[in-house]
Amino acid sequence: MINKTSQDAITPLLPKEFAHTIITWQHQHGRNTLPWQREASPYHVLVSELMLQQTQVSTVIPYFERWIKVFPDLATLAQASEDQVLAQWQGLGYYSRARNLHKAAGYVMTELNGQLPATPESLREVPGVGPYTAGAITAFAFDKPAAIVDGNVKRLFCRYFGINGDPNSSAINRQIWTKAEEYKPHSNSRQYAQALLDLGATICTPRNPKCELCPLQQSCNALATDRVNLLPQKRAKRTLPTKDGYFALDVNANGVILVQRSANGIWPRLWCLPELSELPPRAQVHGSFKHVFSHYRLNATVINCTPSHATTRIPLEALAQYGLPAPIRKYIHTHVLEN
DNA sequence: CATCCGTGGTA
DNA sequence: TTACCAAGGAT
Repeated sequence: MINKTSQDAITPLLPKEFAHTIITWQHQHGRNTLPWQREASPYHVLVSELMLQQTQVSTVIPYFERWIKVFPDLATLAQASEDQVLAQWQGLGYYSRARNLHKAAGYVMTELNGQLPATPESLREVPGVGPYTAGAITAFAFDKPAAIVDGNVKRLFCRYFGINGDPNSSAINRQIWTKAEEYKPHSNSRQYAQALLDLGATICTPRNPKCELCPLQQSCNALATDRVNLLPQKRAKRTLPTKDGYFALDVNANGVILVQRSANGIWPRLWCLPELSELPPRAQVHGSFKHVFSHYRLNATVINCTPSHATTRIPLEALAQYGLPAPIRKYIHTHVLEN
């Protein structure tokens, strides 16, 4: 007789049992009314998956709804301008995703006759589609078997199989992908993939996981060995460096001067207040703001001045049509428009 | 393989 | 306030 409290007694379910268990759970407790599930077309799935990279569902939903209205299909997106694309993406972050999605539309239209491929290998050729997204599109758009490993699956599998070690290391990462391949079912691929993500997002959460509600609680290694809070292994925390930034503000009745940033660095190709390399002497400070990126903090000072290479003055009413970085847009709204 | 790339929510 | 982190990918 199996003693579930003994550390070496826990055996994971076989793949077929595992899939059946979480698919049954998903049917009752999973998320089944997300906007990109209404019509799980390849295009809708592509858009949603690119938007969802490192971004929470609740944040993506309004962006997805607007995006589909403005760019209802691949052909429309492929014909849009980069500025139109960035204007729709503004505020969502990780802006290379927007340009990748734009490139993807052009690639599929010109190279693939407008049809997204249905295998992870072919999908990997699409700009912005990596190992996770290739599997996700295969499962969600085509309901075909594919391994998916994202943050949810890493956490779920590390706990369920009791995997020690840094999940970001190549060795552990390979181990998790191998499990994902081994456990993917031959049918119900879409619902299985959704079940994995739903379990990770709503039950097997990073903090305060709801193990008492988990359909896998009887065979979870971490739960049986009281290591739910120890797995997956946390990565070493890093303190973010702080950088100073100086931005030029030149606003009058005709609008505000903005420049389009380069394709490299932060906020690529977005429209921004001209950035100064240093604080000019006798600068007239208009205001300041702080902003936190994923890899550094920005202490920004806004200077009243006319930039030497002034380019484009944009009417304030037209700002919505340009892609602006979130903190720049906020600053203009709170410190310029309200005066 | 490590770093770069946003933003907002939450404890 | 601080720190963590989310349907990762490109280089």
